[in-house]
Amino acid sequence: MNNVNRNPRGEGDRLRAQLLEAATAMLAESEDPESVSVRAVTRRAGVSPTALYLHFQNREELFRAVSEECFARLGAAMAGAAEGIDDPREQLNAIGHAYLRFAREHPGHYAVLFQRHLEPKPEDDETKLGMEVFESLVNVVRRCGVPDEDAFDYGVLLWMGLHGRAAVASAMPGFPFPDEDRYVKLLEERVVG
Amino acid sequence: MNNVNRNPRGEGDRLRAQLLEAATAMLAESEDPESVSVRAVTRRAGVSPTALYLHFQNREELFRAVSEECFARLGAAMAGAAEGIDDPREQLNAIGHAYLRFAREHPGHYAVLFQRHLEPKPEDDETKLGMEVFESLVNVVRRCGVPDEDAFDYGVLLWMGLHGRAAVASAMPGFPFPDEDRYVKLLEERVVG
DNA sequence: ACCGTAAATGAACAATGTCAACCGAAACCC
DNA sequence: GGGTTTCGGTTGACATTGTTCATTTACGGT
Repeated sequence: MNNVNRNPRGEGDRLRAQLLEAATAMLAESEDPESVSVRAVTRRAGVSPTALYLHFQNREELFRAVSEECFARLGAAMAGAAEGIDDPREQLNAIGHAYLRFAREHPGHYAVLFQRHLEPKPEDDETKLGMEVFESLVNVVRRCGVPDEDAFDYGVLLWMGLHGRAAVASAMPGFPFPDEDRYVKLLEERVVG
Repeated sequence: MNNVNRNPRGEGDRLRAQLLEAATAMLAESEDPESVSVRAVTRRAGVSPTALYLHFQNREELFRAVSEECFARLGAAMAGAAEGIDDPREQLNAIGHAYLRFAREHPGHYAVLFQRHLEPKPEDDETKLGMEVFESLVNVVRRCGVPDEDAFDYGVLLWMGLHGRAAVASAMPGFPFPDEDRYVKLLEERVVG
């Protein structure tokens, strides 16, 4: 690994970004998280395997960082879907669709979000980011005219309903789910109907 | 690995059962599926690593078999919880609790059920077993007096709601879920209320 | 006693995550 | 400008993993 393009002084963090990008890209392509190995990621970034340890404590931490990135992307997809819609129920519908679509189109990115973490960090930035995305969902629920103290609970039910379908559809492709359209409608009708 | 207790002729399949049991037990204890390695399992069974390949095509297939076993256990837990209860809504409640309890008490066993399979078998016995467990849930829903054509959909919603909570609670321990009691009640009230 | 064959082993390979030691050049000091 | 530090990175090694192939053991019918 004779990396000629070494980063200039004080900007070593650039490699961190490159590694993150490489890992994220590989996760999008290969979709088998095991194949996103330290060596594969560093190879892709054009550096030696151990260079990763200059910027991440270990592979797990790299994945945590990827996870944050993916949470942000999911959040963006949901926000983008709700944009330009006034009726909160229609917003919910659009958000539900965007959620399932994201999970279907980026299975690797979605899966990494809900991976078990072996050593959960105390100040879990990732959980915090997930919370943010969730909060925005609750806000839409709140505008649906449900009792204010129920908005959180209903938000949870919606999220779990979406995650459940996303996860199981990916793990058990044979299961005869209602199609996404019907499912989202069904779910939201029951929860905030 | 001088295994003195070699299995008698024609009963080599007994090792298969032992390996399955070993893997299942380890998954219950360690809860990190990666640590349930071929070598660890065979070591536990008192046999050489390659002996596994006499009974399973590869590690993946071992996990699929474990998964079937765990589906059966989950199904048994749910059935056991419903036993002796007449009112279908109370049955649902008990089933929901049993489901979440199983996931909480046996996170390894639960996680293996919904793992992504890289090479999904065409005749997926596992999906079939999952379907059976699910069918029994739908039957209870049916007895709740919901329109017959809705029972399947509501069953899906219930299952997804349960799975969602089980999965996310395990992946994001920090998330402020309603406790299990309240969650189950909430979910079932909304879906079959 | 013998021998086919079912049951299992052993050595080996490539790939992985990670550690400890090392290197090269860019930036600072005088 | 020459010397020194230190940032950004590499080398080499180790233990462990899944898996293959060739080999060995011992059961059980003859």
